[in-house]
Amino acid sequence: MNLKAERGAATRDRVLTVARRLFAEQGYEGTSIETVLQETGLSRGALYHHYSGKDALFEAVLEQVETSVGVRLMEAVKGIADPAEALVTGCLAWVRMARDPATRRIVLIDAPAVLGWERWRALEERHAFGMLKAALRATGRVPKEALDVYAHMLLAAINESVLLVARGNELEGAERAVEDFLHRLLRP
Amino acid sequence: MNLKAERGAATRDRVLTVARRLFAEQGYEGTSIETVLQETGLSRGALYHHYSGKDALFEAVLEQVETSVGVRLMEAVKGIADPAEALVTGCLAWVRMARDPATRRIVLIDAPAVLGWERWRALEERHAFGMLKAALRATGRVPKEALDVYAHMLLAAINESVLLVARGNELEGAERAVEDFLHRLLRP
DNA sequence: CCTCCAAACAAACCGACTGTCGGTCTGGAA
DNA sequence: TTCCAGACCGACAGTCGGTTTGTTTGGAGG
Repeated sequence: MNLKAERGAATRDRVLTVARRLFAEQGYEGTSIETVLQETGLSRGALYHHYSGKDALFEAVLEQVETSVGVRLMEAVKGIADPAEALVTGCLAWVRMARDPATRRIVLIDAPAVLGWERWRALEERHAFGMLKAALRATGRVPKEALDVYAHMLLAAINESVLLVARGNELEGAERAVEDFLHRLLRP
Repeated sequence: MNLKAERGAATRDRVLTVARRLFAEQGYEGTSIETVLQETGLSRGALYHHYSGKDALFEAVLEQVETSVGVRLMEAVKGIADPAEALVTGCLAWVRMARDPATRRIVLIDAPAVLGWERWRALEERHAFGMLKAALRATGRVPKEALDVYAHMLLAAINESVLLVARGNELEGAERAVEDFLHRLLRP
């Protein structure tokens, strides 16, 4: 049962790669399953055998993107002892990562609308948001009953600055603003 | 040319009311033009005569909601002299307003995905975001070159807290968090 | 080696949906 | 009275997401 499993995995991977590109370029609504089929050379039945629907396919793509972001984020902060510094470094790393239009469009724009806020948050909790919350807790600068709200607001603010950068504003300005924003919030 | 113009305006209004309810209840994707036609009793041709497409209809609905929010926001802060206090009061008013699920779904969840970030921002600039930026400028607590980024991040953070409240967390906690968040940011 | 099941894929098909197009009706200007 | 533009109609084309039915094939069990 090896050849078959591998073939299946390879197919899923092919679909994921194509779908990721299309979702990034044209958004969720703008990409049709039809196009995914054309570009992968797959049949309808094959695709629906692996993914139960368009939204499930999107979720799989999102999961892949978030995982990749998480890995790179861990690399960026590893070795930093001071929690506050790690938090700032991590946030700035995310800002730089999200210059990739694919990440922006999929993670920040379409995900909440496609999955609904609940499912979106549940997924985020397992990835970037979970890491942010842990980092914020480690700084000890925020009362623990407000930790959740703070983490949410902070991530939202940072994500917004990412989208702002994408609009054309220069990256450095936004980076400085994010840093300043964080410092203001984390002052004792 | 009065009766005709009035009839047209009345029709647009009827469509807008129905569409607003449907978009709020089922989201953009979950709402079909078909249903709008059924519930308004209008014909396809008539609707497409007034609105060029589904997204244009959504934009019109969004415009209406934002305008209504803007008006109520102005009322909430009128008579408050201190800029910082007006800012806080306005933000809290918005938090309370956005308890309405229709507002949340349309303005915060679907709008960016449907219109795209650019068109969404342009529209927001003419409404709540414009007001927030002006209020923030008036406080004089933020260097003017960082004003735009700050305003964006701030609004995003507040909007996020609104969605958090909607998830079930009690309102008062979020209100306190927003207030605290603002005070931390606006400290000299 | 043969049998047989389940995973992988194919293709016809379905209902629902969006947007278009030619055409009708009518208020009101000329 | 004529005539046009705006309001409205409804059939239709094309697309899309998803289902169903059928075919191939790897590999586990006898």
